[in-house]
Amino acid sequence: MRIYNTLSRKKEKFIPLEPGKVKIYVCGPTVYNYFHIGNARTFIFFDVVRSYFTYRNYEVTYVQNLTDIDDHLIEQAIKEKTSVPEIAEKYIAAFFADISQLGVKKADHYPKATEYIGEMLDMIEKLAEKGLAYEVNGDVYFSVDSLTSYGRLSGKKLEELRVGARVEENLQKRNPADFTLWKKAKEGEPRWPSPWGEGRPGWHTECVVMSRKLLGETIDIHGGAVDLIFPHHENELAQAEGISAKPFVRYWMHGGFLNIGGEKMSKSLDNFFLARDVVKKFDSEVLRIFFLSKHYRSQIDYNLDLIGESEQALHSLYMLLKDLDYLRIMDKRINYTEEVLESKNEFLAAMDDDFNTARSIAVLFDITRKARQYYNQQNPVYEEYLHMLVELGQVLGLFQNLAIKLKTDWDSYSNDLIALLVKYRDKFKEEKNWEMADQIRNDLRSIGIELQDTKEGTIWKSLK
RNA sequence: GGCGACAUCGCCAAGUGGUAAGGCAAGGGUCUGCAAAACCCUCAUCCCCGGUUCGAAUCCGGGUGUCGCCUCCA
Repeated sequence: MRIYNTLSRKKEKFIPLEPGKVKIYVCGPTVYNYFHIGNARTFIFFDVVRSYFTYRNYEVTYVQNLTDIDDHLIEQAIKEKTSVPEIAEKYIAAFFADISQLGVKKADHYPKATEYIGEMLDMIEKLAEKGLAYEVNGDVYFSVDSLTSYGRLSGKKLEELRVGARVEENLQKRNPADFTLWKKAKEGEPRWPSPWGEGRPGWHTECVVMSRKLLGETIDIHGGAVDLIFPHHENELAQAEGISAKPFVRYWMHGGFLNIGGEKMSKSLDNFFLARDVVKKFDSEVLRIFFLSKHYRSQIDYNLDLIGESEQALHSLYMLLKDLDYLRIMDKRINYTEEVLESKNEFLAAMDDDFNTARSIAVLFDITRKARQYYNQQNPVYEEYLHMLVELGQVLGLFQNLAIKLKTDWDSYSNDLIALLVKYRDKFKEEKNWEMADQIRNDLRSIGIELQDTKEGTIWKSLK
């Protein structure tokens, strides 16, 4: 397997720290709001990463954090006239509900920032002891000048950051690029005691602490979208390197944005659609096809017409499974022949190459065509292809709850069908075609449905 | 201003030196009383200019255009 590593800007051979095991940490949501469909793209992609490693027989430990204390939560609590913990609780529940709707499987751990305050303080103290952090008026900052390697993940040079047009003005900081490790509490804000007075942790500390605690000092993959490279991941790396000589992350993976109208979708630009709303309009698997049809590091434009195309594409996959009656052979044990395994190998090759899902989906469609051809030729190899299609599709998170989806739910039609017959009978009655009207009533009775003409119209009862 | 990414059929999108995957749409056909659905078939030389090479969408240089990061943000 090869994975593009943001740190080296190259695809690198994937070698896990421990053979057969993969430790993945993906930055999760700050729970002050519902997440949008752009966030969902990242969650879905890493769901596939995890799923693929599992398929390749790796033992995966997947951690995603929940940031439940920061400025946004405090603001939102004021806006909603409630407390920070209640905001956190509300949007954590919403987060889980939404990822479930998206068909994203749960991570192994969801550490919350507020549960690791003690560990964060320990780390900040260690950084201070090493001269990498300093306190001013109850705030503690990380001193970027103390670390020569600062900027290597994002490819930034400190001098450039200094002259950059948009560096925040803060006279307390020795260097404007210094970032907050501990923030002094203002009146009425949530607070924890610390050696520097009451306050709360800065954002970048939690991920280092929780990652090290749950996965160890060195993890295999740390993920997120590109906007996290700087400053968030750069700052995480700085702290981790300040604390330990061991490498923090072996492979940094960053996904591209979901754009809208050619522009990045973001909460601050107010041009976003909430995932929970989008998933009401489109099946979660349609969204998967839509996202995975393009490489994860590319930008994707959110466009309803394009999602409609994905809907068509997914539909054709399901039509194949229905037409060729996959349900009938679902439980059949299959020994794949060489030819079918070749398709699998193509799929694996695509995924092994930095998770090229666009290519792996193309393999799915190739399989579809072959299955159909063999079926038309009445060659039983089609059964193998069908099984392979489902097996590989499920690695991408497609074909969830297949048995239910493929089964025709006649119950849901019965009311409508009887209503339809009643309507036709009414039409005949209107035309005084009593023969046809009576025949409908008699035929229905013969299959156990009795029509009764009342003042309110025709009702029906089951005789069974 | 600094740094980076991208530009492939009508649309979306793979392909990183050996002669252009796949999806959607479109056209033709099969089926049908007519349709719909489904199925089969067809459909690109890769933004521009120059260079390297036996050979480039793929490498190098120069344009043009789009986007991102440098600020909280997946």
